[in-house]
Amino acid sequence: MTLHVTNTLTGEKEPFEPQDPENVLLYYCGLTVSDPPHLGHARSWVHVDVMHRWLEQLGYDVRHVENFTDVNEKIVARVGEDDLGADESAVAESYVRRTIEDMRSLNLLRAEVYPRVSEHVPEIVDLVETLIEKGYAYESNGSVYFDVTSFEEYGKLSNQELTEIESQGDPDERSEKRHPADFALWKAGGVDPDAVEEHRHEGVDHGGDPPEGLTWDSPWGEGRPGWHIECSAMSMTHLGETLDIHVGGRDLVFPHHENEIAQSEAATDQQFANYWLHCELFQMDEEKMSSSLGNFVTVAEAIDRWGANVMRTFLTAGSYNSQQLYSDETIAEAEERWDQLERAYEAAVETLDSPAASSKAEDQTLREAVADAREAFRTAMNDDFNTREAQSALLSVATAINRHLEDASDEYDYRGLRRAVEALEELGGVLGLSFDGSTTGSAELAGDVVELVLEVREREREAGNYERADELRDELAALGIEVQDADDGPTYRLPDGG
RNA sequence: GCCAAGGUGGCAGAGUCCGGCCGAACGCAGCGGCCUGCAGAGCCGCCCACCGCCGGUUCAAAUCCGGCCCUUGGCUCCA
Repeated sequence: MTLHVTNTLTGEKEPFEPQDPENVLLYYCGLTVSDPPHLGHARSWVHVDVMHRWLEQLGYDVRHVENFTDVNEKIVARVGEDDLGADESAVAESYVRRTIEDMRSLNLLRAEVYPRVSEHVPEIVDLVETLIEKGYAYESNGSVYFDVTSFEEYGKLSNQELTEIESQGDPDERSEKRHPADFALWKAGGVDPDAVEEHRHEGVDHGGDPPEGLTWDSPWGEGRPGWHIECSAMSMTHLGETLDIHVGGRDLVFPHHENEIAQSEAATDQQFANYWLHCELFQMDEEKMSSSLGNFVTVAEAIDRWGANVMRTFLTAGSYNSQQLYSDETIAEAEERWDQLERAYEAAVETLDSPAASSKAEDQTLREAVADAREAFRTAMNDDFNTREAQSALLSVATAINRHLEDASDEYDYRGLRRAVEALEELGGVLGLSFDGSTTGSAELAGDVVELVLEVREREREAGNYERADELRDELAALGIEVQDADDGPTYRLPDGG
């Protein structure tokens, strides 16, 4: 089976065919850098990353672009907070830096480009001019609006008729518009002080008047780009007029993505994106996770607490396009699955490193299980990136390894185990899981110390002082160090997070 | 109100596009056994699902059609 994806544009699962059989143009609607990224963002990132990795696995060259929106009232609202920066662009850059650090700590592949709105104003102005020239946009009081009635297919992504689309919004702004659903391509003047005020954190003293934000000269006077136009301008600049895949959060379907389609296709007369993929959102106990609600766990906190592998296991525990429950229990389950993978991996590697592994035994059951798992993984990923099924294939490799180690006594199937380990590394790698990254300097030292304690404990055990031995084990457990006794001596695992 | 996506075991979550292999995957929790000084891990086995409700199509439906109920997201900044 070849790769199939669910396309929001058609509402159907379709075979994936890029324009160029060797390249995939992938654009992801990135974030507005006005707050630290939270796990909701991470969920989308990880799924986009897995798509990227799988497409590469299928042999495509992936040209992957993710934007940063660095022009926004919310960013201006942070000016003067802590040490974020003295103006809009400084605040934005400081969040961009943090965001990229978070992405790296989540083991995300780098995008080819991370364009910023502030660096693309000339392209945005050009695009707006084109739209005016072609009769799709009009100027009003120094602002420019897209005329939704001029674009016949408006509403095709979100499946709405124009007559159904209500517009609330600022009444002043509305009076400048011909149709209530018209949206701003260019906004006259500087930042909106009310909007800045609205997004300020409570209890933070910014002192004095709201700071100025960035503005640019344009044919319509001083102003700033509208929200939607940036993605069109940036994706066209870096990837051309027609994208293969455009990914974003489900909450962006309307109006953002709808507007992107309208302005892009009106300007180029070309299809803007062939496949629209939308990541579903976390479902909290009561509410979704959102910056504006403040009920988020930041990516940095999550990594600190659980580590990248557990997080990635958790974030891929559901399909990208179905909602996922966020709770302590669901994270704990993901942690358990990751632990199982890691334990099996380590047990296999340890066996491979031991002299016993030189035996020539063959375990067909093991080998078949690994081959089946690879096939199942491939089928799962090709079926609209079904990461949960893919995890299940991975777990079946772990089970096969454990079974073999259990059954084989000393006659290990060296090549079979080798293949199993490779499968875990390769397939796990597609999900961005990493089996070898946990030995930082401090972890190594910690390991030496733990081994010392275990030696002491072994002597206690040999002397029959089990009470003392159990105490030591419990104390290590309290530090998050898991000790397991076996025939050939104890093994241990340090807590995740490194 | 309108648009969209969902409702599957105690939990979580695949399967629904292309009806039968689904007597429903994987994981967690629970139960029994092996192993073990004990514990954990691991292995083997088991328990728990008439797949939201009602009706229809069919030899056959979790999967198709119709109606209803409920949940979530969007319609306003949002991954």
